Amino acid sequence: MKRAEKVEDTRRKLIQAARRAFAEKGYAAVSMDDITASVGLTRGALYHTFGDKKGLLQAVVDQIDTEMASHAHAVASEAASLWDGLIAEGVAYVKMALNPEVQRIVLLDGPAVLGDPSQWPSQNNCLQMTIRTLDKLIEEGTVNPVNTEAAARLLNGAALNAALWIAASDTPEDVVDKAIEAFLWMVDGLKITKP
Amino acid sequence: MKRAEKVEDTRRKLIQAARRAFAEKGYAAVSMDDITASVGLTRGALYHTFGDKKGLLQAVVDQIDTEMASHAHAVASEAASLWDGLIAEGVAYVKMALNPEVQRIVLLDGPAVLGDPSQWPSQNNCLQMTIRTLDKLIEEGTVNPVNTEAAARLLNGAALNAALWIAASDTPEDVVDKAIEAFLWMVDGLKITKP
DNA sequence: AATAAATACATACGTTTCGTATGTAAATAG
DNA sequence: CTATTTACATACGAAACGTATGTATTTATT
Repeated sequence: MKRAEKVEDTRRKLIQAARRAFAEKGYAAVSMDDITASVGLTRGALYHTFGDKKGLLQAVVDQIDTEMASHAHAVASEAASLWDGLIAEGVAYVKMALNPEVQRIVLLDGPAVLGDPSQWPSQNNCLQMTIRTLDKLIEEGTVNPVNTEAAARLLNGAALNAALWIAASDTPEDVVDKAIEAFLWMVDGLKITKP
Repeated sequence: MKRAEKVEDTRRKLIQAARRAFAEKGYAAVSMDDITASVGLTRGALYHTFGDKKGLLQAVVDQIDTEMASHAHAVASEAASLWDGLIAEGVAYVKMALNPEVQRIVLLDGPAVLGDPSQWPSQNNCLQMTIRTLDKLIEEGTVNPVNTEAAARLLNGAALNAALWIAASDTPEDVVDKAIEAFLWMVDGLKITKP
């Protein structure tokens, strides 16, 4: 195994172990020793690769968040129209909150430890995508001429809060449907002509 | 000073000091020694009164949450109609979320440390009030028969994200207007469609 | 090819901070 | 007036974080 591969391997193993541990116990309750020991390393490797504990969480969050953005993009691009894509994206985002990893790491510990999620690289991509979609929808006359950045941020916020609600619920499956229904009504408010 | 008064005084001082420290540095970065020392006490008082560090955060969160509910109630009750009250409440919520104390303590550290916000003793009286308002609006035929808890959570989420956006902005005043306009459009989606 | 330098970790250490266990003075109860 | 409870302070032990240092293995240089 070449050096670069070995380094990448170490990185992968640590992120994977951390991802599991953070999801299960929460960021604060996990020690670096536990993580490194579980993959046959020591804290030396961790501090060398990620700088500090926050750096490790950042790496884990980036990975999950990128997966989420990728999935949302895939879902949106399969939709029949721009409008359907916007909705599908929001719905997909809400549904992803059913994943315990997403709940604990991205929605709870992430914001508390790393700060405002809208400043995260992948979240920004998601927001930019929503903004561009809204711009096009206004151009084609589907949506009212509202400030698109504002609307995009509110939509993302609504979806995020729905996700948090689901994450905290005892019966996530039931809650998802209610959240999606309400989300659809609110998105509908942006539309020019109501059905 | 009587005994009961002195106890209450200790409690007040500790909560106040913790509130300031948590808001400024974040829950994890604040030590119990700092808090107690700043008001001339030791950790003994803290553990005796609040049990542990989480208990102290819980007390602080309860206090802030109660204040928020009180303020939101006052604002909503001044509105001319239920519908206007709902909107005024949303706007008030945005403004309250501009408060760094609210952002850091109630919205970030609170959920991460104390878990499911909907199971907090006081959680979100604000939310409960929004739910009741929506129930009444559906009853009077102003709003579509949507699940009110879902709608309330999405509205609050949208308002919160708007607040975070505004707080991070260089020109908050400009951004407020855009955010409120987009918020109004989205709330409008809940309204009964008129043929 | 030999040596210098950088890399990728491991190991050891000091510091901080939490929670608990114990001590104590003052207030209240009996 | 004594006994007990309360409301703290003090002392102690245990994690866990970050840093400083050590070391073997690559990579670069001449």
